[in-house]
Amino acid sequence: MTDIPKHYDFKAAEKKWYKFWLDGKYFHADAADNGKKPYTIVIPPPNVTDILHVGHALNNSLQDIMIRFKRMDGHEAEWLPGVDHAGIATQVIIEKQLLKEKTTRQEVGREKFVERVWKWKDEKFDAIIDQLKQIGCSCDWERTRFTMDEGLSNAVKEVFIRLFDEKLIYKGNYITNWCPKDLTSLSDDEVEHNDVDSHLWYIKYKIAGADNFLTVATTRPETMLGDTALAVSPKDQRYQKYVGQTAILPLLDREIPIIADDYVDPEFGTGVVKVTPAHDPNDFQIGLRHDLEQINIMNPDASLNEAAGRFKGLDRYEGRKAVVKELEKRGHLEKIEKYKLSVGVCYRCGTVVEPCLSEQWYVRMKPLAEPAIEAVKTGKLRFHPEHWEKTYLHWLENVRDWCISRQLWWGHRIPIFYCRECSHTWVSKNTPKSCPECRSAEIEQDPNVLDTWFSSWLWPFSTFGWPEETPELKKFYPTHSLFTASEIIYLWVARMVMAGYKFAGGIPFSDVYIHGTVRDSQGRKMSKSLGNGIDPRDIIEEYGADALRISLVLATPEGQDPCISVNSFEQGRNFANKLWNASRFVMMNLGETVPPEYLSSIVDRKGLMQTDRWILSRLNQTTKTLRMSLDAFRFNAGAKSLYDFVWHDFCDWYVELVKSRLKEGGDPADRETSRNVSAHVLNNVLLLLSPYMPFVTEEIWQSLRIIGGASGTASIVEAPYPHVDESLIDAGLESDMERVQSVVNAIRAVRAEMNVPPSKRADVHVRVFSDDLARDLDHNREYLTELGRIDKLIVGKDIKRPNLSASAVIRDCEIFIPLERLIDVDKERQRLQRDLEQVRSQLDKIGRKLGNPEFTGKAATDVVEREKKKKDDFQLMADKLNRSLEQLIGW
RNA sequence: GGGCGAUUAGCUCAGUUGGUUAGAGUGCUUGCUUGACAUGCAAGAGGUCACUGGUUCGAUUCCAGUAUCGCCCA
Repeated sequence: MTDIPKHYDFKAAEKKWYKFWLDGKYFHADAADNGKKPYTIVIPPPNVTDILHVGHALNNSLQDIMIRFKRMDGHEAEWLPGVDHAGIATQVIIEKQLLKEKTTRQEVGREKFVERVWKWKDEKFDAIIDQLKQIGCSCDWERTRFTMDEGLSNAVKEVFIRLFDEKLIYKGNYITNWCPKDLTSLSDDEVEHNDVDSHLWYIKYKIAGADNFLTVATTRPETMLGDTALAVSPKDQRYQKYVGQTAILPLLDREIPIIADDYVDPEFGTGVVKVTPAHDPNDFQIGLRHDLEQINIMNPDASLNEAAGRFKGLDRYEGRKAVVKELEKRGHLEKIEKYKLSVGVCYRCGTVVEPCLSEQWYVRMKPLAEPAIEAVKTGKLRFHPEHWEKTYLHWLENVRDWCISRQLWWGHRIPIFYCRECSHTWVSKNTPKSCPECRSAEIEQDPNVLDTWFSSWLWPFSTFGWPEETPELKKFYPTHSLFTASEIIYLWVARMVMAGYKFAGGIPFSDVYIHGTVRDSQGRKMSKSLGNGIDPRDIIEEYGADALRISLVLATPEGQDPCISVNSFEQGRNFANKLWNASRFVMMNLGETVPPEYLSSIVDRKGLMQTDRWILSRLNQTTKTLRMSLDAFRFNAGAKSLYDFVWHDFCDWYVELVKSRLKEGGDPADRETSRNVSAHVLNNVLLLLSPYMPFVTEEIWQSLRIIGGASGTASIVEAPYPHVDESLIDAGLESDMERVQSVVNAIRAVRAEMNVPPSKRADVHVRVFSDDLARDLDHNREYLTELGRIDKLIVGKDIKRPNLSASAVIRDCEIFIPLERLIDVDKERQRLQRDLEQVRSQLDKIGRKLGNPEFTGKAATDVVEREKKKKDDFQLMADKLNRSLEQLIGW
């Protein structure tokens, strides 16, 4: 057994056990009814745009913890993996590649372009799957899906057709967010808003047939070329006389009406606004109300078109300069003010979005939103942390129609067909040969594709074969929990809930866990442009997958953003190594084989020592905390309780305490007991920890399993998760043990401060104030002797202070360490005085409290009693410290 | 402009029904080849719990306001 290496070799273990798990098909869930309750998670499919970053590592670690826990806890656990085609983002990447090759997608052609994107997809898809495996994810790989799979594409078409038939999908000519770089429309949710420093231009419009002007303030002077009205507030007394008149549009000399509309804010600028219905969503609405002309002045790439007259051909920003210059020249520019405004940019390429008029497909959202709102209000759908439901509800209650068409080539093509002969428009799942109305073969499919989210919102059921009624769908839908980040609550989560109700007969999941965004050590978001990202592959290479997982979870506070640096992962690596070495110790002492029941149960409860009962109590308390934490999605709290138990209870104390009992020549029965208990605790620790750190726990567990006769399940992956044995939890015992620990701590502190070298054993005299402490210390005599480096330990109620000894007073006892010539009287005095001051300040505080009749009268009696007891304890400590100080004078 | 969240040790954070001598990890200082582990052990320094009020016998904890920072929406 001494051949167990001192350091855990994570590289070998990870490779070995992942293969073992795959070979054993441990991650594949059975769709047939096998009596086990299902527990399902569908992965938020990562974008095929790129390999996974550390945020994905966190997201997937959390899912894996949950699914492994449920699997061990007796569920048929299904974690369905997959990848998203990410329409715009992926197309942008390939277009950038083409640009480098000095060509464009238009030149290459649709078919070749799409082929090329598929090639990219294949490469990244494999890399992503491989990364998930490296992280240790226990996904059901046989059910891996891609959003553009045949099955999922079929679901997309089915949904489009159903919505179209129900008139929930319509085509309309509206103001849409247009990205002039990607040449596509964007949904409102794909536009990000940035504050920028800009200007307000004040432009004078001459009143027709008069000599005076109206001045409007605008943030976009170039759009004046498309103005078709001026508007004022109907409540604004200043301008009522102009309503009904017309103004002359500068530069173009077009006559435009002056109208009154409630939208206008009299406080903004001059109170007069220009109206450009084809280039602003609000102006568009005003235009509809007043039946205004819509003049589109831009080409799709945001250059000015013929409607811009002599400015034709200029880019929108060059156009702005030219327009402003011309206005100034002609005396139409009153002034320019500095102004902060928020501009919309494309979430994929960062280009300023141009709102402009175009014909697009929309989904009516209001009817779909109702059940999704109800789901949260009735508690069928829960968010963790809870407060995210506010964000979710706010969006759904103000939901707007969803623009689903994109002018892209990468994605699901809209299943709409047009007849060139008779203009018939129809929807079809298959590609038709001729028009169903006029039989003409002159037909074409809508060239556009659907928004990526139009496939992702079906993910929880399309992945299981919907619309077919498959056994998988029957068993695994609805799923149970969804793990994601807050920024896609609208884009994805809310829409999945809508789709679930609309198409799959109900809610897609009952719990949504929202985790934070991984940031760097300075709190900045990780991004490529900043170069502050952490590649999970580097971490796995240097620290191991378990270290990556546990470190991330330990660093992720509930409901907040974790801040991570590369050395955050040392904590996890060190913890894995600590566990490794504790196991090494236990196994070295177990011998070649032990009875199997050694691991799973305590064979002889009667033979248990106090320390045994203590560690078993702590173990069960930890199990309880952990189970509660996992049930409540409190992964961080669960990890911490385990970490503390393993390191501080088990390693720092129990392992140290048990050493003397394991030595040759002691009581053989007690030796058996201590071996039994340490093996049992270790086995349970491995099981409890396995969801968090699957590799190292499997590695150790397998060795332990062999020692225990190789019975039970073949892998820790499906070993039963430990249950709490309430009968072993004993709070009184735990506090007794804490008292013994505090005696050891006090002895160590005195020794350290008096510079007694660890190699030198010293006598220790303990004057106890109570019989039960005397009893506990006596029971633990051997351990105290070891842990405190004690030569002779004397415990009693009437111990006298030995001459020339250092001392310390803690609650319930007084400790003396005779040091003869070693003692430094000044140092000792300083120490005692410092302790005394601390005790006195506590005493003051409690004294004031108890002296207050309001407190003693109103506070609960047990609180008052506790304070009184505390006061007595501190008083006793103060007296002892004073005595010690007095005695010092004689030295 | 509206909403949500944060502010506790140098740094990152715990602290879930108001009463703890306010904790952990990391960093720092000191001492240790302690029979599992130096990826370790032991001891120590370090905090007016952002600020101002309120409720209360008692507030890091509850309430209101202020400041700073972050996120989302318009």
